[in-house]
Amino acid sequence: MPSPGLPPPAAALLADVGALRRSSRGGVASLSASARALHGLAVAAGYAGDTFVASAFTKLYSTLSRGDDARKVFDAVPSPDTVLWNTLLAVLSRSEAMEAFVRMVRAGSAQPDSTTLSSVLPAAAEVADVTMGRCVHAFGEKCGLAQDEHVVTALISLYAKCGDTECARRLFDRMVVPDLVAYNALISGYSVNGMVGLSVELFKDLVTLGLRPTSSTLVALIPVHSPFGHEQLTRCLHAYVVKAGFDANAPVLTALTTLYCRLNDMDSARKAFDAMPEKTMESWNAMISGYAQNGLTEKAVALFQKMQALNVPPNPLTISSTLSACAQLGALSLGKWVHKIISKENLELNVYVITALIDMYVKCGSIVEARRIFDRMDNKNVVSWNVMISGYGLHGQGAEALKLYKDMLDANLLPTSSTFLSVLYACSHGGLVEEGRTAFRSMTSHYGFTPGIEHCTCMVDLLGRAGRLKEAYELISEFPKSAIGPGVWGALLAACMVHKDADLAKLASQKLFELEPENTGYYVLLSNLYTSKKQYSEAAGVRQEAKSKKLVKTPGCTLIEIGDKPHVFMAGDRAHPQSDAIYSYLEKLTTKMIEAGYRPDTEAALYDVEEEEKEHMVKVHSEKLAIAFGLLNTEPGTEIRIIKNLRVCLDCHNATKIISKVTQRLIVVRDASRFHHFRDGVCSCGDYW
DNA sequence: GTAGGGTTAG
Repeated sequence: MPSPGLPPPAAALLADVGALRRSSRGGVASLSASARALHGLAVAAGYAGDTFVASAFTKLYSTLSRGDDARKVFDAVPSPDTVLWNTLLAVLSRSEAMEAFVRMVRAGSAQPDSTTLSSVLPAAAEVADVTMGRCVHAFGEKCGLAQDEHVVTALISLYAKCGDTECARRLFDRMVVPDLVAYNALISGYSVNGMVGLSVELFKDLVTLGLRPTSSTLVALIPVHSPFGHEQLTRCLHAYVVKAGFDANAPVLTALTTLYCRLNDMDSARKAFDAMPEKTMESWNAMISGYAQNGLTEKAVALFQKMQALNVPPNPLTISSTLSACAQLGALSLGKWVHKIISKENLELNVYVITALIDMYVKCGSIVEARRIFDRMDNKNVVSWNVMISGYGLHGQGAEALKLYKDMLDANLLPTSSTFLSVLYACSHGGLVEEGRTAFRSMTSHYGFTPGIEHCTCMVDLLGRAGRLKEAYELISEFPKSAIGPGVWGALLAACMVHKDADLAKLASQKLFELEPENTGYYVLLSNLYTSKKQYSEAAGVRQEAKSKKLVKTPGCTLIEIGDKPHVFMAGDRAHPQSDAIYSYLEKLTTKMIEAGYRPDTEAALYDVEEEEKEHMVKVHSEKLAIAFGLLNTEPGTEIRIIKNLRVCLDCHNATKIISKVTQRLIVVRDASRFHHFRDGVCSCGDYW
């Protein structure tokens, strides 16, 4: 209810805001226009500085996923009161809320109350900042607010989330009569820490006491944070959910959807999702991000399209997840479409969304567009920098990556271990050996990180590519034991293959066959190496061994988009309607290519171990088909973009270089590990991939 | 006009 002292127009305004908010349940972004109009009226009527009106609008904008607008409303109030501060704190996330709390205490004009602490503590809990949490706890003790039921519950949750379940339990046991919410907090605390037995026990206590579990109780019980090893419990819980009549409850089914996604059981996840008659924003987001994180990118995009078709407006989180799917898919036209939706729906461009956009443009081949967005971004965080640095690495622009890394340090940002991975990767793919060594050293000695598997793999790759095989081999012995595995030996083997060192290759393979007997790739590499050294019987032996293990090679395929339509080609594919035209064009093209100096390289055929040799001579790799199709169906001068699921082979790499020359086209190829930009007979990777 | 427990992101 509006406050009694407020003049009638303001009271009416607050009523309108309330009505708008109630109608917006589920986060209806299209309502933000009405919200803005109403807010405009309020400002025009002179209420911009009124704490009651500001509080209502702050909350309204937050409901509409417009954190930026909510903050602006707050900033327009010269002397915010306690309630307005509290509203802001509830809107802000994580570190922002904690910073704002510090500002509030420093400003001293409005006294924090129990509501204030109940808003700040969850923020500290979310980032598991136990130090900050303890400070707030001490502050509460000093002000006599620490006995408040809401505050105690928030503290229970905080300590539990920070891993101190014993402290949480002590607080719980000290409560005179813990209510349902306090139970829920501790149940969730145990669950988050994987102490599923204790959380189930507490749940039983609660039922015995005659408290009625709510959807929040069940959500707390669902072990989304430690799903593995709890498949049995998951089934029991699901059965209980049905029995207790929560089988259409959105929060509960959303949590189950999430849990199944984490268990990689996508069919069950989808069933839980479909069982919700009324889906919330969270339900859609859980399913879409679940698909995206499990690599089911087409399904993620399809679900987003369904959401669009049903006129359910997305929020920033939906967009981030969908963009992540587009990035993995490499589908630029889809990514651009999502980009347009952001403007159409007038969604908040928060740091997640912009970073996801940059990542999408990078992975869909538009490094220039990615950089444009990055430069215009004024709220960059470490992840934004990491994404851009790794983008340059992916596109083989090592020097640019290093320059950006330096800018990042100059901007006083602390690099994370992902930053170093991006830098090392960029050095490796750019042939920057000394720079890579320096970065690796500073990572451990200056920044105190323990190198992970990925970092070590990158270093072996870096030295190995540069032909410093012995150094690479010696470096392995300096790595932490936890990092020495198939990744590191695989990198060494690949380098041995490039530089044709059969002895070291044999050593690396031996390790690999022990570590990963199921992986075909290593057999392929070794066999290929023997062949290139004309050690045919050794090569045959390795291939025989691979065959006897019935190892299956992932079939290669290439995607190309013409207009908005994707076309996928497999090796030797004749399924495409334009197949005849493609093959005859390819024949003509090959003649021209040979005139320009192209020599077909059949060594590449030996990659396909499990196939009959003669088949390879006939088969055409999928990237050649896709390029020919692209050339046939686009105007001269248009650039061609293709995406291959495996790494591009040597022959196709050579062929593409020549094609870019004889046709005068820019050809951008995304393979399994990086981008190649072919222009006028030269590839951006410098034949160094 | 505000708050404690739960699900979603780069």
